[in-house]
Amino acid sequence: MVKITDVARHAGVSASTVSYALSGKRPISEETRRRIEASIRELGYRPHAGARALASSRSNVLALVIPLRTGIHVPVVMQFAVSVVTSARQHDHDVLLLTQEEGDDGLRRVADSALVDALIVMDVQLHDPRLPLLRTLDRPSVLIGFPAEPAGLTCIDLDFEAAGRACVEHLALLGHRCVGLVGSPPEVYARETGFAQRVVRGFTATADRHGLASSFHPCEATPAAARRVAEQLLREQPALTGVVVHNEPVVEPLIEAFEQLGLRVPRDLSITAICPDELAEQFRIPVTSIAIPSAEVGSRAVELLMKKLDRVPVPEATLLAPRLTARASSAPRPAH
Amino acid sequence: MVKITDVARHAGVSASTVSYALSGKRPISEETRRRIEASIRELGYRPHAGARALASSRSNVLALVIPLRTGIHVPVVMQFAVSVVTSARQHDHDVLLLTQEEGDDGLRRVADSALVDALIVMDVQLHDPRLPLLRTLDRPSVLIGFPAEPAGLTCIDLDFEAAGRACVEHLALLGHRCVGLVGSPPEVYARETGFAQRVVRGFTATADRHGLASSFHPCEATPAAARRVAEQLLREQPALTGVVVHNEPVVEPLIEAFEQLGLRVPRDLSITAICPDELAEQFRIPVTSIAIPSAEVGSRAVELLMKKLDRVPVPEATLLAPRLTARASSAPRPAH
DNA sequence: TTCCCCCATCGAAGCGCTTCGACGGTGATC
DNA sequence: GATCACCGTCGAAGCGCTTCGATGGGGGAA
Repeated sequence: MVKITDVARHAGVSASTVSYALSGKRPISEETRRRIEASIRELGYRPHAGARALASSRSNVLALVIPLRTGIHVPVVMQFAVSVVTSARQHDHDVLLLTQEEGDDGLRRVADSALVDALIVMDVQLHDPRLPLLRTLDRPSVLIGFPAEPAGLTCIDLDFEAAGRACVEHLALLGHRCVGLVGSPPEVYARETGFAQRVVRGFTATADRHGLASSFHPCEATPAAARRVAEQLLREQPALTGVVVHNEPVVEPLIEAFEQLGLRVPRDLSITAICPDELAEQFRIPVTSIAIPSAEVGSRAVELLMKKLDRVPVPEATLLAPRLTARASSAPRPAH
Repeated sequence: MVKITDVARHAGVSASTVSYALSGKRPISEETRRRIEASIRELGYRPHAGARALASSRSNVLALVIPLRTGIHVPVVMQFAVSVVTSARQHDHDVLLLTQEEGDDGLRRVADSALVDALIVMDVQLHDPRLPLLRTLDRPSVLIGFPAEPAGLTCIDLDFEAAGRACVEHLALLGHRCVGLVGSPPEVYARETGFAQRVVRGFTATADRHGLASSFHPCEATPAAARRVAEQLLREQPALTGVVVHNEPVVEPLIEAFEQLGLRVPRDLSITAICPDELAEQFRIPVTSIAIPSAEVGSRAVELLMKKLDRVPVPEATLLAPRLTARASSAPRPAH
């Protein structure tokens, strides 16, 4: 293994000079820097991560806690993770993957052992049991999603309430008067996952405000469940002409089901989804949707964390504004 | 921060004794060990990861390189990652997440900086550009998937060739004489991903051996593509009664398409898939399938790596035998 | 010319842990 | 009763890096 003293000797300087050249924490003359850089390249030097962490009390590693819960859409989680890794690398950090298996202990372990400098926690619940721990931990953290009581924490997410609102407003603008929301699987609401409930709130409040008839149905992530919900919706609201879907795997089956029940999309029925853009585009009928900006959430989360590590104050709440893209699945209300 | 000397003082022993009590590398009397453990708990001591890595030249971190390629089924990758993390924790290791963005440099960086002790590389291609690097790296690695030339590397995967074989044999046993393979998206074959090609080989060879008429069609992961392939299959092979699908998102649309073309599953047409069990079970018609044992591949990969770290010799190739579960989608060939 | 200051660099200390060799005490062996 | 071996513990060195204070030399101001 080639170490910093080897580089120093090769470049004819002291080890500390090499260190300063690398970190930029003290000025180094142009010429010396160039010599050092040449030596580093020539010898293939890489600073020893452990030694560096020990001496600087910075590991340059972030923890990413990913959810294993059922009912969440895995590709979105993955996109998000990838975006975190990419952004972290741009800030010269690596990412340690943590699952919930260990529970609080896992977080405490990596934080207390100085394995990581900071944490990103995904899939936060309204009354998340990890919150007290995160508040007391001496390492900064950023939550993806909002708990019921976010004070003292840094949170970021798509503004799901605004997303629910935007869907309804889109439909209202098209003249629809009777709308339904097909939601995530029941267990997602049962465990009080903030984002799912916020969509419901935004949806319902906005429908009320516009004087629309509305209803809400959780839905398992299977085609069979989609069919059942479709039938139920039409039974309960025969005048239904607009549907909002917040459940990725169910969008296509739902459209199928409605068409088999004799409704054409978008002629008789308009569909709006909250789902990743790539997905919305590749359905048989491209679906009007609010994107889930996983990549942006990921990189923003990392940036927040970097600021916190630099002791730069950051806002406690960051809500990303929803962006609705109109596609083929929504149209003006049919003149009955 | 509480350090090992604090624990030592509190327990009335020397720091090295605490270290040995923790690592078990030298015998410590029962009573001393108990006192030390009590002190550790009382003080809330956690060894500093960096210091430990520096002194022991072991970071207890594994790198997991995940693919970002298109056409792969994300939930499988995720399951696999989770299984790696879980198994790694059972061996007292953590997992660092790496994407391909950095290419070889990323691997070299984490290996040379001693950030990780070993690497797990997913989604290996037949002529993977990373292979030379992995061979020269002084850290052990395990590949998920087999390159064309696996000598000198440790590889593990489901035996996809046997999986293709097993599907055909299942259909042959049921009396089918004309079978088709609906494969992964074309780009997967274009980049010479080993596992996809192996399925084709197993499928084709076995069909030939049994004297079955057979054909193979790559297929994009969209319902529309599924429909096109279904029509094409029936056009080319009007006598078709058995289909093998190696493309998760397309299974359900394909069944829909066949039924719309007037074929009932399994009465007129038997379907066999290579996909995760949970998926196979939740289709409208539960599908006979060969499971993708992501969890087992993950934990076995970690175990191989641990052995290599302990300098225990391991086999170069580990092929997991396929396990076929018969479900409602396959039945004896209809008496025409 | 003299003094001062600042820039670039050096040397040493120390980060918290592991590990090696050493050592005292106990029990078994003759 | 002396010897030996071994068990349990200690002290010190060292892992590779960062960082702090110190230092020398060059340039500008007076």
